Formats: sequence, C-alpha cells, structure tokens
Amino acid sequence: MKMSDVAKLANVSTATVSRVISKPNSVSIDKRQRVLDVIKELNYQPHIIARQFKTNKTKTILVVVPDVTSAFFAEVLRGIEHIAIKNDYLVILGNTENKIDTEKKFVNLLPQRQVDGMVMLTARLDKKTLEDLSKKYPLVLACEYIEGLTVPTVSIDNISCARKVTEHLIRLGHTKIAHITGPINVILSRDRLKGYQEAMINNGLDIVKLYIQEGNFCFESGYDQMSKLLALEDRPTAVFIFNDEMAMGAIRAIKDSELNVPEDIAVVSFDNVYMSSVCEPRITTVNQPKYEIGRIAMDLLLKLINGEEVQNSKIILKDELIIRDSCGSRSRQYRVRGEQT
Amino acid sequence: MKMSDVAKLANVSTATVSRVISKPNSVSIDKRQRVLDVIKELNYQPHIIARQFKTNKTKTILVVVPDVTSAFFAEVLRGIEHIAIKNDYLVILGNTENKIDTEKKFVNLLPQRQVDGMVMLTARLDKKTLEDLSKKYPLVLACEYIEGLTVPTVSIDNISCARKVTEHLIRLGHTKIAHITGPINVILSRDRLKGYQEAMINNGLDIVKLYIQEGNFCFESGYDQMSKLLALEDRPTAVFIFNDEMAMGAIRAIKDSELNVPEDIAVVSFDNVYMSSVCEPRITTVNQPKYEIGRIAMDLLLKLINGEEVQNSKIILKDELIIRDSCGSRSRQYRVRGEQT
DNA sequence: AAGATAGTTGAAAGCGATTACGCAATTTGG
DNA sequence: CCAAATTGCGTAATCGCTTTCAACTATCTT
Repeated sequence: MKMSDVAKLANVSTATVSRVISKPNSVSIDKRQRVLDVIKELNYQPHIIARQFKTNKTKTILVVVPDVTSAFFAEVLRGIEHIAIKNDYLVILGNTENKIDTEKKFVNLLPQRQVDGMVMLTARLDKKTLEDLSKKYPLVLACEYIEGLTVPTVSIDNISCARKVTEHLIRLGHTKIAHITGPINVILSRDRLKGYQEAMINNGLDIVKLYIQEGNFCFESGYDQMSKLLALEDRPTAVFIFNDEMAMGAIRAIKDSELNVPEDIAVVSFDNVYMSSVCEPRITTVNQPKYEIGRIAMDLLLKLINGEEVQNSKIILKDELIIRDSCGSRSRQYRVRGEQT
Repeated sequence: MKMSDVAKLANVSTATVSRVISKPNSVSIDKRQRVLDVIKELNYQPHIIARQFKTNKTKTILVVVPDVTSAFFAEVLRGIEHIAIKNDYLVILGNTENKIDTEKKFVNLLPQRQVDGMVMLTARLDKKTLEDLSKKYPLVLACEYIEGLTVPTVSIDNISCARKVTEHLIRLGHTKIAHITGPINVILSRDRLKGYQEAMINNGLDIVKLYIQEGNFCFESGYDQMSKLLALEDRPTAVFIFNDEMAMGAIRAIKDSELNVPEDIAVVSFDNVYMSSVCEPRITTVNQPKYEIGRIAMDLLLKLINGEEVQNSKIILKDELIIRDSCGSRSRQYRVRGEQT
C-alpha cells in the first residue's frame, strides 16, 4: 500500500497525492477530494520513514532523563511535550538511570539523525563531547548544565538558591548545619554545596568537614548519611539535604533514633516533590518551575531546529523556597522568592 | 558524509563498505581494514534512517506506559530493556499519562512502521482496535490485558490474587472489609474488585455497597475515598486498596482522624512500591514479578518480530503477598505465595 | 488581442543505504 | 591438472516518498 497505489486509483500523479497530504490548498478541490476518498478507501498510511529519509527531518525530538521515575522530571517533561505537540513534534524518552554509557547511547541518535533535536535533563558527558555535539546539532540542556559551555541551557541558579536555603537555617538560629550532597560528580551537587559553603562563610560559621556527607539521590542513601551525622559526638541541629527523597530517608533515620523533626533537627531540601508536602512532617523545600523549564527548553530547541539565532541562551528561572514544617520556621506564611535573571 | 565518500576514499564500492559494516567476515581482511580506517578518519556515521528505509526494519521497539513516574513500571521497563539491548533493539518510551488519546497517538507508530513492535503496559483502547493491530503487527500486552483477546499477554492473575488478599483479611478475623478500587474503566480495577467480591461471598460475608469506593490511583484519591469510609456510621475495620499509593493516602486519612493502622483499621494493597516498605506503618502488599514481566514480554515480542510461532501466549506469573505491619498479621514471617500457571 | 501573471499538474530526479546478480579469481578435490 | 565450488567484489536496481521544473490553462492587464 503505497502512494502510487493511491495515485493510480485517483487518476492523478504521486506528486498530487503528496501535495494533498502536505499542502492541501495547492490542489484543486475536486482532485483533492478524489484523493482523500481513495486514501480513506484504501486506509492508506504514508510511509513515515520514507518521508523522513527524503526530507531529512524526523519531526521527533528526544528527551534524555536521568531517572524517569522521578516526579520532578515528569513535570519538566510535561512542559516539553506541551510545546512539542503544538508544533507537531513527537517526543520520545531516553532513560539513562544515571548511567553515562546509556546517556552516550542516546546522544548518539543525534549524529545518526534519528531525531531532529534533543533536550537533555542530564549532562554527565564531558564538556568537549557536549560542546561538539551542540555545534553540529540542536541541543539544549535543562536542569543540569556545564560550566563555561555555550550550549543553550535553562535552569535555576543552584548556587544562590542553596545559599538562600542555608541562610534560612542560619536565620532560624542554627549554627551547626550539616549538608547531605548528591553524587559529587554531578554539577548540581557541587553547586549546591558551594552555595551552602558560601552561606556558612558569609555568616562567619565554620565549615565542618564531618558535617558534609555525599549521598546518591535515593531514600536509603539519605537514611545512611543522616545516620552518620547522628552518630557524631557533636551532632548538627539542622541539615540541608540535596533533594526531597534523601530528606525523607533522613527524616526516617532521625525518627528511628527517637529524635524529632524539627525540634531536635531541622531539615530543608530541594525539589518540592509531591510526597514532600504530604509526609510527616511536611518538608520545607525549594520549588523549581519545572513545567516552565520544560516549556522554555522546548521553545529554545525549536528555534535551534529552525535555524533561528538564539541569543541569551543561558536562561535562569525563578526558584521559590516553600516553608513548611520540617525546620520550624517562625512563620508558616514566610516565603523567600528567587530573582529572575 | 555518506557511504559513497567512504567508498571512494577506500577505493572500493559502496557494496563493500556496506558489507564491512554489516557482515565484516564477507570482506577480505585488507579491504576491510582499509574501509575501517577511512570510516574512522572521516568519522563516518551511517544514515540510520536510510538504512531503516531500505531494510524496512527500525530495530526499535516502543513501550507504552500509562504513567512513567511509577516505580512499578520502571522495573518492568528494566526487564524489557535488558532483553532488548541484548538483541540490539533500541527501546523508546511513550508516556500516556492515563490518557486514551495519547495512547492512540503512540499506537499509531506501528502502522506507520516507525517501530518494529510494541509492548503496551496499558490497554485502554477498545478491543477491536487492539485485536486488529495485533493481527498485523508485533504487539504484546503486559500488566494490563483485555478479556477474550488473542493478543499475547503477560501478567499476574489479578482476580485470584485479590481474592487471596481479601481472604487474608478475613482470616485475621475481619468481617467489615472495604475496598478502594482503581478507575473502574480499567480492567485491573474490575478484576481486583471481582476477586474481592468472590472472597466475600465465598466466606459468607455481605458485600456492602458503601464499602466499595472508586479511586483514581493517586495519593489524594486514597485520602478522599478513605475519608468517606471513615465517615460511615458503621465503618469498616479493614480496607483492601487497589495500590500502594492510594494506600498511603488512606493511611494518612486514618491517622488524621486519630485512628491507628492496623489497630483500628487494617490496610492491604498492591504493587510493593519501594515507599510501601518504608512508610509508617510498613504496608502489607502484593508483589508482582515486575522485572520478570518485562523480560518475558520482550522475549515474546522478539519472537513475534522474527515471525516465530507463539503458542500459549497468555502468560500468568506468580504473585506474592508480602506481609508487613499494616494489617497486624499473626506472624511477621507468614507468606502466601501465588501459583504459577 | 497580445502578453503577463497566477494556479494546477505530472514527469522524473534523487535522498543513502542494501542486496541480487554476475564476473573473476582462488581454492578444492578427484 | 582441470572442472566445480567457493570467495570477494562491483554494478546497478531499489525502497517510497518529496520537490523541482516545465508545461499547460485560466484569468488579468493594457
């Protein structure tokens, strides 16, 4: 069942059939109708791969996600899809499970031209690879990024945001503040750590090495690292934790040692995952404009695909600290908003 | 940068280059090396779409997931990918967010031959569509299914498993047992409800209409439906809940009314999501062999793609009731295993 | 009425790979 | 040592579309 079959039955050329499909207005109304009738009659489906081959466009973009399970990324994805669908792009998903090799595999779809562009929600590959890729193909980074790279990027300002979060704890009177980081090879972990350190120093507080523990994003890891902190002789009275999931693990560890959050230990984290608003206690956490990040990233990508010039390709969005119950704020209504850049 | 460029530089025909890539052993060793050198030198990447077009094979399969966020599906996916990668297939993901229209959109990639096959972790389309699709293209259902359909399927026996779960509550002495279902248009919801009803009837217990509430999979919905049950004049002493996520919502509702789980109300559910093993109290729940389901589904799909005959295409796997703390079992070690079919 | 313009249409080229086919060179075996 | 079998390789057709180009018609302009 191919286009020439349709053409024959409708008594026109394949050119006309093709035009009926892609620019119906360029075909006279009677022929158009005849062709459409035949298409319906034969239940003809164009051979998309042939089309892609001929036009050198796939109308497909790939989103590479480090962990498809995370509610955080699901929301970013929704933003991406919203824009993609409006522009007739199909979105396919690559799940790397935080593995660099898998990331490489997906990234390869670009030089193979199986997709027209890519938005990466993870950036663990080395700088040069990414830079080269971005020079040749439409690529935008979102959430994660790489320093000193010209690749278009949309994210929040993790450093200043982490600083703000830490200062929130300081303002509440804490001085012994610990930090559970993400895997330190991930830029986000390093940036949030940096923000934490800046806040400590700016406020004349010592950075205690033992107070900094490296986690790996997941619940158990939060539990384990928190347990280490609890075992310290001089244990902290507050912890800033890389993300909500580890924060939940940490809170569990605190409860298991018969201590209370926030009375004995205050907890703040990042992500504002749904569960963080619903567990006990509700977690004070940073919200990123996830949907917005996705939308803007996809907008950027479309511009790149269409060959438009993209100036100001580093977009920093507003974050928001959502004060809930896990660090005993002075006022439940108090909110610190981030700046837009 | 195309194959003919490589051919020219290596002083061979494109046929030889093509053979070097796909059947290296059919080319003499010196030419092969020459070609490989040129490929490396030019950094040549074959045009995959052109290949797909010519061979009519994409070496890609699509997995359609109702909710990419769910840890449950992530594990099934891992099983699928394991087998797919071993066989040089690329797996792409379609996220329907429980929407039938989106499901339709993805399913369409099959007739358009953008993928070689599909495993669907959701089956909300009507019977005829699915049946027709399956006649023409490689398709397997996993987890969800449709009654009286010849489409290859791998899942657990939800009816008997729900019966077993309900009987577990009955054996613990409960008679006032409620059930929070999933959306009733989803087959899994109907089957688990059926199992619940069978257990009640078999044990001479009345089915109280008010004790059956329809949820929609998510935490809030569990909270809301449980609140309704709690407001009943004669409230149940046990609830069987469609999945862990709603169970967590329900438990929250119970705690919010100053009642205790399992002392005042026992809770059982399905899925054995990680959180269910870690929340308070740890939830007694049904484990499905998720990874196994994925593996077997992909094995089946490969057979279909390769045109092998598939007999016994309805595969039912073992489930397992994991007794934890949310329904106060008599023994923590007690386990009920499902039968293999 | 002649030329200009706009609107429709079909013939055919071509996208970049794979592969059937045939020829030449080499190996095998009796 | 020769016929047969095998191996290695190039020529050219082909996959199913899109799109350029030229032709032809109908409508305007002057």
